[in-house]
Amino acid sequence: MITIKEVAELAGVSKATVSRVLNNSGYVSADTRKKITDIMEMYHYIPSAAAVTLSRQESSTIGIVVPEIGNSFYADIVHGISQSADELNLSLVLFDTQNSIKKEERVLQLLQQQRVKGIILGPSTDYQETQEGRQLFHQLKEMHLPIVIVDRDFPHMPWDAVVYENYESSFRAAIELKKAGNETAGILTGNLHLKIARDRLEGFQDGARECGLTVYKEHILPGNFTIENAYQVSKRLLETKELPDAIYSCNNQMTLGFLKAARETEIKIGKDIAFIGNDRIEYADIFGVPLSYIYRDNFEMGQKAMQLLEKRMCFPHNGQEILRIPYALSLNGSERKQ
Amino acid sequence: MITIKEVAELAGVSKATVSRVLNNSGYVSADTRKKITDIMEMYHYIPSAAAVTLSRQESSTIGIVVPEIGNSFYADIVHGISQSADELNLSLVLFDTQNSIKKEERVLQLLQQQRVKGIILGPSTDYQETQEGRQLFHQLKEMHLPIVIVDRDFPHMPWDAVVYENYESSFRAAIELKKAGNETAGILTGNLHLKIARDRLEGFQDGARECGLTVYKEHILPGNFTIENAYQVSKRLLETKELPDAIYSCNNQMTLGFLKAARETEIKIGKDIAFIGNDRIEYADIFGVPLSYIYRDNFEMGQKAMQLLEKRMCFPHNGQEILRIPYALSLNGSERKQ
DNA sequence: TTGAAAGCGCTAACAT
DNA sequence: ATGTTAGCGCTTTCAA
Repeated sequence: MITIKEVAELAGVSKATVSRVLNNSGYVSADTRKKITDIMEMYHYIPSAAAVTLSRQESSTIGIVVPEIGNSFYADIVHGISQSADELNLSLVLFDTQNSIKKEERVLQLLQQQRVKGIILGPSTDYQETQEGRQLFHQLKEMHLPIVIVDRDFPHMPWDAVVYENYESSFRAAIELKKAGNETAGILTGNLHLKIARDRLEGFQDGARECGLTVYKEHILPGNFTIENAYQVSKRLLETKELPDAIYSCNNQMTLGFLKAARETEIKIGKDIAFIGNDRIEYADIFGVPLSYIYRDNFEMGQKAMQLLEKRMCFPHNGQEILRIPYALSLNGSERKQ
Repeated sequence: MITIKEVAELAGVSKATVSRVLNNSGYVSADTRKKITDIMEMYHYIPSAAAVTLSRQESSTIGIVVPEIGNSFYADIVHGISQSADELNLSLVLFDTQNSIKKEERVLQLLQQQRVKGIILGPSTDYQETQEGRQLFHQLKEMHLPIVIVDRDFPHMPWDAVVYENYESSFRAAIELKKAGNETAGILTGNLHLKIARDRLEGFQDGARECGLTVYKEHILPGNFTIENAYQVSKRLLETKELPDAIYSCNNQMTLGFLKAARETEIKIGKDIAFIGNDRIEYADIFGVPLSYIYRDNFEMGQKAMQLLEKRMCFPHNGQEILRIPYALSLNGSERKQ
């Protein structure tokens, strides 16, 4: 692999001149420029990013950290990030922490070694909740790097973030359920160690209170954002026959778990029980399940996160910014047919 | 950010010694080692990857290139790659080419700048098929880098690769369909510009020939691996009422398109028409669709790709290796109920 | 408009 | 067991 030095020699100029045409900075005559670019072409010269980084003392890559890239939620976010990063000419270093806070710690270390310009981070947990988490929190704060958090929003979080309107959308879900003629409702909650899950629960409860929808305690089902868990708790509920009129599921995965339980117990959504799900259920119209859902655009979340990070990298000290992505509603089965 | 030089000064030793403890190479007395590690801790010393790369003349990151990370197929592959990379202490630079061969070219350029140790590449197309593709092919060959191709296997491909047993599994699909009592069958093909799609078609046809399953030309549906396309062609077929006894769908996305069409036309799978799908249909048991499918493990594909790359990075000149991931069969609806 | 030279943070060969 | 030194490939200041 040819270096700048050799290009310079071949072109009969100094490294400085070659560097100038590389970055087109400073003055270079048209002649020498041509001579140099010709040589570069001919010998397939490709500058070393490491050398540039070292010399400039800053890189043009940013770090992405997600709990599980195999989860379509994060895959979509990364997709959005990737697209925006491409427009900004930034490279992405990707790490999957496998939902382990230990890995999260290691990974942040690696990111510092890379001297990334900034980080987009999907924490595996709210840092308040555990000892390890609090430790990580401090480690993170001392990195003095632009950081954007996605889909987490815990108390006293000092970083920029992009989150959904969790409270508002869940509030709305309750209202819609009532409006559709339901008197009682249950909720499949997310992991309540996460503020985003608590927000959805509270939003739903407040909405229910507001409009007179009844939510019995035993219909508040403890979930953790996984299919399997939602399946279990839903099944148990559906088998009791002490059903609420309606169910609100806090995310996509859990909706799937609920659907499975519903099918197995032969309870029909939109007939025996009204339903509102969350996130996008891509397959709803394919399989013909009459679903209502609150739509959240993960791709957009990724794009916005990248744009927010870019902004922060340009203006480091401008106050925290928390971006809330609006939700959309698709109503189709929030009322029971008699 | 503190540097090795400063660590050395603070510890009262030379940079070389610090470097030794960093890489624990050579001899360092327990005392000085302790002194140095203490300083490192105290001042949060973190070595610069760029400097190491430059000095060692080799990096410890590898490049991942996929056509669309938002597609769960690739997300799962990247997940597998990520896990294996983690075990091998390699970092990942990720690029999404958005199915554009132009971007693919640019991205490979960037990867060269990064001086990555190797590349795992999911090409957006078979390079034989277009002018741009052939150009890229040559560009790629001149990179003289360990490269592993995933899920592509075009003629005269010189690189290591990991692919599914496309021909064999499709052959088997035909046999099973016949065995289940079907006389005629159709096939939703993938994009026939891709050899993997042609392999599936040929495997299916050969299998059909072998066992006496009839495949009429008009039941060979031109697909392109997308939901929408499969939906269109399936719908057209299902509306003619000149149905084959069975359908074989070449991949996950297309199965979904077919299911949508089947639902809309009220044609029941496993009753009006037998069916075998491909890849994993995660939601089959959730939605209760009686699906048979050929199971392919994308996560494993990713893992294997990473391991293969690692091997090639250690033994650069050992002859090409093409790894074939075996398939599994889940039979459940390959026969029509009368 | 161009060149010389120092420096970015590290490694590694060679001395001691 | 430790230090000296010469790079690695680039950028950037200063001088010409």
